[in-house]
Amino acid sequence: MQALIDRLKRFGPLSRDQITAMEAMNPRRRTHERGAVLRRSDEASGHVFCLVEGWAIRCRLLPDGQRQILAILIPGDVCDLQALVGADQDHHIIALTDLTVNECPASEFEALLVKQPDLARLFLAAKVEDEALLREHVVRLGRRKARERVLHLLLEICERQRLADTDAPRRLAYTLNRETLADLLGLSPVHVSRSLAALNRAGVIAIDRGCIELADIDQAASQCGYDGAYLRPRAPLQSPQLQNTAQA
Amino acid sequence: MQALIDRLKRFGPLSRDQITAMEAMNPRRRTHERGAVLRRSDEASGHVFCLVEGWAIRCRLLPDGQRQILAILIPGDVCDLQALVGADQDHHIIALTDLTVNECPASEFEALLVKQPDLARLFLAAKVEDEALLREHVVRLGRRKARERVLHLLLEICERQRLADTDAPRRLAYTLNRETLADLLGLSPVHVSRSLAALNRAGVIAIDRGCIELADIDQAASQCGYDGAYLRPRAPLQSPQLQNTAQA
DNA sequence: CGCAGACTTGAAAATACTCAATAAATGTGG
DNA sequence: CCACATTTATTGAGTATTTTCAAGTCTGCG
Repeated sequence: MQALIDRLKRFGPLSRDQITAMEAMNPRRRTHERGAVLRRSDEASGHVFCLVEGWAIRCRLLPDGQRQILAILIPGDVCDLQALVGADQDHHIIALTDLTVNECPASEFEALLVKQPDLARLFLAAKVEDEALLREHVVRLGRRKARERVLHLLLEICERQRLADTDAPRRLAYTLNRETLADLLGLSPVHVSRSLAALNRAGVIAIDRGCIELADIDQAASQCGYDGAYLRPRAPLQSPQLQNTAQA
Repeated sequence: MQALIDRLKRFGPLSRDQITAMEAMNPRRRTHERGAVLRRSDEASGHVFCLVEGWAIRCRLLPDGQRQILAILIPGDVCDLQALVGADQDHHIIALTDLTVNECPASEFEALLVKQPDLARLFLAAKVEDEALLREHVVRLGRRKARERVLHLLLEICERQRLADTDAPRRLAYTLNRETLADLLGLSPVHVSRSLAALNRAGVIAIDRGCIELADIDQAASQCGYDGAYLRPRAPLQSPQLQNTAQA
């Protein structure tokens, strides 16, 4: 649960009671193998889970066999909060690597929200952040060309990793192979490969045995118009304060 | 406020108290001219508003002058719920037509949430729906080609209109000109024009003096793989029920 | 009518895709 | 440790899609 607490803390202060209530929850630690389907789009998701180790993706599979990846989930990410709201999933969640997650029945989360209603505002904030990531994804797909898309995505992932873990490397190991990148970026694997090769020749990234490293972050950011502001919420929530004033 | 109440009702039952509390709010009716900027990305949004009449867009402007439209806002849509959470906007909101909105200071909304904490769950549900729309937008941009994108978007808008207003026409008037469609779909206006012309020739849509009408919805849906399930949340919230059982 | 703005059409260029062949890395069994 | 199979990545050539630029056309309107 610590990961979830840390995530919510980014959006505003947590009261002692709230933390206690969350720690009282009893998540089950589970592991999944690479490629495992954590959630099928056609099944109601009875659980909320949080990534502890490894990466996963949200993706949509089209009838013609194409795949579009909607988001990457990295350690610290919380998933399936929509279960709180009874909404169905319209997409799959699949392990990109071997995976460790903490899993909680949605009912336990609902009970938590009843006891600590103010937490809903923090969950809302988490959703708002997810939305910002999605919006950026839309812009990337709609208005950038291949090489920019690749760079922009690499920078985003890099920054997300460092937000969750300050000394994360700037290296993106085999987790993201060409096909995964292609399905993220709306390109073909071949064209991803070519774009990466071009960026490599230009010295913006360094490729070593398929492993990608951002060589020059500033240059990379300027070449693709990357601005990570959308990852850094500036105005944190002030829920406890409000509670005192407005309740009176 | 009725529009907001109607919107939230789609996600679950509202108690009498909740409705009363919302009706007690005192929104200000405002009008904006076509092209007006309702919200700049660099300003904190101190208001939550709800569209009464007319259309608007959320959009991002890129440094090189390109524009990507992130969402269309139609009557009944509620906007800037993120203000509740203190998050900054990373995009603009612009009136596509002359516009009438109901506007409320965010502080009044926050007070509402303090008095009726369970409402936060419904707002969360509204956000979840917004996210579903964004996800669909990602798939459209990433894995469909021009003609499919156009059709898919037209179908989505058509269905959204009918969800908010049962006898809305299947006609998309001048509101969506070629440039707007292009910025929505990540295409050039010229190519949108060509795609529309092709769909027109194929008899899927009917164009009359720039005004687009869906001629055959079923055929259109099958041609672009449209499935509007993501617009129809199947499992409504059960918050009042929970309140009784879990609180004990 | 004549103008302004938006739409359409054509031709050339850029971008990205497919297919197929090669190369590199990984894994397996001897 | 090496041969071999398997998977993944790269490269080349041809094709498809989309963009750009530029010249027309239509529409609404004073």
